[in-house]
Amino acid sequence: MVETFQALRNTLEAFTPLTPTAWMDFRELFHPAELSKGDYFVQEGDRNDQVAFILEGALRAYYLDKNGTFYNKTFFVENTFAASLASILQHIPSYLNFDALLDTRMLVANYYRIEALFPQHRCLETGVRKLIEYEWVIKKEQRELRLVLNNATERYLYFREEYPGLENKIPQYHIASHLGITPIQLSRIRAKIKV
Amino acid sequence: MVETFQALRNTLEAFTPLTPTAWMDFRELFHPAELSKGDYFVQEGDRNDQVAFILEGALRAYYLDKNGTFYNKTFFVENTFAASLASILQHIPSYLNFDALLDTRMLVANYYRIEALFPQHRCLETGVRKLIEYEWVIKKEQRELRLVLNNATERYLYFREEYPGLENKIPQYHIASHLGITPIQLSRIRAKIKV
DNA sequence: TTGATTCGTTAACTCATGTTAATGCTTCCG
DNA sequence: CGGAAGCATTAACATGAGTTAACGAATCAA
Repeated sequence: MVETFQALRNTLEAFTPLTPTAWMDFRELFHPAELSKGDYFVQEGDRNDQVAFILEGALRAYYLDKNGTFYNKTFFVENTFAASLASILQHIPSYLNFDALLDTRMLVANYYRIEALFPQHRCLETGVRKLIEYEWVIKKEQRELRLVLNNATERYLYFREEYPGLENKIPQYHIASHLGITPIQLSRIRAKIKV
Repeated sequence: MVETFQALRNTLEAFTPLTPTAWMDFRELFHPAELSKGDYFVQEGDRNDQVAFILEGALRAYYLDKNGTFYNKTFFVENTFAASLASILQHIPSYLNFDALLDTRMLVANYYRIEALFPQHRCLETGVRKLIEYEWVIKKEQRELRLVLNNATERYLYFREEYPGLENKIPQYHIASHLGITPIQLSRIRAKIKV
């Protein structure tokens, strides 16, 4: 169990070192949870203030439009945090769905209880803020640029770098949706690259 | 001059009402400034902590890649705020350029001086936070969805709703860049729609 | 006024992508 | 075992979009 929490600690401390007491208080907020493939973590319209640190498996955040077409906005893999952050920070229902792409083990905590530790533990606020800025703000900007400036082939190659190994664990159509193309076109791109 | 500041007040109070003293303190931070067409407001690599409220004219924020191609990320028109917000909030140099698309009159203030008023004026913090969440977070999410889910024609039609009148004031190639297509393709789309 | 520049449009061609449909390969379940 | 469902691939066709080049209108400066 110790090494379970170690991954969580390493991920956060990649942004800033934590004092021993900050880490202990932080760690106390998390408890193990599991999702089977297909289970929801957050459903559209929900207020789910949980933050999940993924130990094993993967989640996706997807948007569903009126026609029933879905768009896989983000994948969450091992050693990353999944949360409906826009919903949590703005105190509004989530417009995204989150579900498990694979059987998933994770550590979950309530975001507001984490936030409540900030006054006592400056390092925690710094670490969490930096993590959010990096994972959420900066990555989102970069993604917008890729969507406009890169073609589908380049976006696919980037996907393979961003989520190594994930390609072989989930259906191709989930990847195509993330890239903004049809599964047919992704299949053509893959055929072309293999040559 | 009174009515000059009135537009600023109306824009912020659209998010939350301000107390008279909050408004007075806030207003004191702003001073008039002008840019001629083509002038820079922020250049890549700069740390510019200014927030500009646009009274007349328009700015753009654009990204320049290694090949010299530019991407017009955002247009800022009358009665909106322009700032290199990611840069300001993260205390890092801007990776975007901001320049004037038209001769522009605006009111500018230092963001940190605005932030410094938050402890004394809760309403100000609320208003500014809501404004940022709406203009920056929510709109950005919506833009990502449009880039993936809508084709260029739909994005063009949306552009005309989002920035009414701007189409006739700036070169078409700026619009094409914002839509992620070439000016030639935009011209074809325009020709098709006019039928 | 003249010449140069900038910009929008159009044409012709190529390549990328969507759509529809067929095929084959799994996997799962009865 | 056999059938059904889900999925990736491929083909054929239509549409979207990039590239290059030519043209013409508007603007600007000499």
